[in-house]
Amino acid sequence: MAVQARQAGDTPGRILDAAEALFACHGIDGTSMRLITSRAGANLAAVNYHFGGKDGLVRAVFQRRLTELNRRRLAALDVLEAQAAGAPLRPSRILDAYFGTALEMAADEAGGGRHFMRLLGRTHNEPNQFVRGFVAEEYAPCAARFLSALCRALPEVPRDEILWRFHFMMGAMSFAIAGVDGLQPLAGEFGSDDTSRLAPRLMSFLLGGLRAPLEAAEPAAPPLDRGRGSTRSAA
Amino acid sequence: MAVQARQAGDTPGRILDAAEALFACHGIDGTSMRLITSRAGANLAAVNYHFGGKDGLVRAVFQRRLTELNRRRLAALDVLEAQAAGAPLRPSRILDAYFGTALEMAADEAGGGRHFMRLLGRTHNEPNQFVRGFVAEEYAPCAARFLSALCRALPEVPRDEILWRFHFMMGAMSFAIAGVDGLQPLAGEFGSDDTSRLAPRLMSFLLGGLRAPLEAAEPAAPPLDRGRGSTRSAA
DNA sequence: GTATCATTAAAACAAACGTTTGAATTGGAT
DNA sequence: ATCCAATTCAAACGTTTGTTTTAATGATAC
Repeated sequence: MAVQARQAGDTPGRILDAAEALFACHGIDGTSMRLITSRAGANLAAVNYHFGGKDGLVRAVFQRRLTELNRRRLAALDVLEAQAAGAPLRPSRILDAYFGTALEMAADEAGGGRHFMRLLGRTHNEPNQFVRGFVAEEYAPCAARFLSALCRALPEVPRDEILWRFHFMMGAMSFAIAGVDGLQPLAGEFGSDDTSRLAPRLMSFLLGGLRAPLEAAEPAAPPLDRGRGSTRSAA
Repeated sequence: MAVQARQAGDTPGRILDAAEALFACHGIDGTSMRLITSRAGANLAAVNYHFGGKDGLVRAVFQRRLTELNRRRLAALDVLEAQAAGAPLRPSRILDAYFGTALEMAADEAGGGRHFMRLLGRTHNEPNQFVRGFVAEEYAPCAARFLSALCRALPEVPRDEILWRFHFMMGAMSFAIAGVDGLQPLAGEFGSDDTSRLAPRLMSFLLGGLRAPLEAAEPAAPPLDRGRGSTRSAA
């Protein structure tokens, strides 16, 4: 379907595009190589010839975009740190460099970024062990730098807490990108400007969560009053 | 493995338990019926006999816990509304009734709730169409009531915004439950009290996100200054 | 034109999948 | 003891899976 006039000669590229879109729709395990190659207009054996097998194809699908995504994120962080000239960064800027860059790639409809980001969002809970393995491997250095930046920006927040909140934020972003599809059952009505306002919506939510007041360290939780944190009145 | 002394005669129950755990680990598509039945100590044909096929088994795995989860959520909301006697509810209480109940079920290691909640978290991005179908169906009435409660509790926030933030919060919870497994690549070191402090960590994050200041409605976004919302200084 | 290389094509492979079959086996009620 | 229904079992069913094989095609250099 959404094959954007790729060179008729570039079989590996067409296979990558088709696999990316189909993985995002039906999952990795749920996508057969016959479906991929037929969608790509290639022969079944082409996957094994160019990528060495399905595993190799999966790896290639992820690496193609993930390397670029994390490169852009680190580049954005570099710019911020250069501008700050040693001063601690504003949390909102850090979040924007990390999550904003991802949303930007997800909004790139033509380049297939939307398909990929939706696939990537599923990956953190991904059952496939070897996928989680090399995705985490690719993520680690980038995430580590952003974690350090956040710790420097929020020195009064314990590192463990920032780590968890970073994890929570990735979850929110994952659902944000999966987006409309997961929401429609709840509310059939939806404006037309969903995607255009998604980024500011998410960013303010993330920032609010990141800077939420800390819970009291170690309460002996009363069994019937589970969540009593942050007892200020509404909004 | 984690079969908790279930009656040797209760074949359907043993199959449900085994399927739940295996679906959570390897995904639905990635789990064969032969693996399920062998783990459950049952014959291969037992799944088709008791559940009519793999689809029926999947449906039964979800319904067993999902009905109970949403029943508890609505019961908690009923209690809150009875206590409030007409007054608008506190957002923190609403979130606790919804997400706290889920975390409670996820913490029930013995009952298999942990396996199920991890499986459920993946379901919102689930590729399998018919799974998403009946899960959304089961979710709809419960989510609708909580959405109304949140709208009443936060009258100054547009309904669309609450809907999105509710969605973001579900993402954060999903990752929170998937939890440690997804985090370990980032930071090998982790305290032993992960699960015990998970709930307060998540709840304060969610509340912070839910009540984050609203973005300016419709700015002509400056291309190089993507996220400038909530410019207060850190924490 | 011919040789040489990378690529594509059609066909077949064994293995694993969900499902079905028909015969044992069980547990109660009569 | 006997019958009946419910359940379990081993075996096989036809598909679909990822992969491999062998031949045909295409372009480039000699």
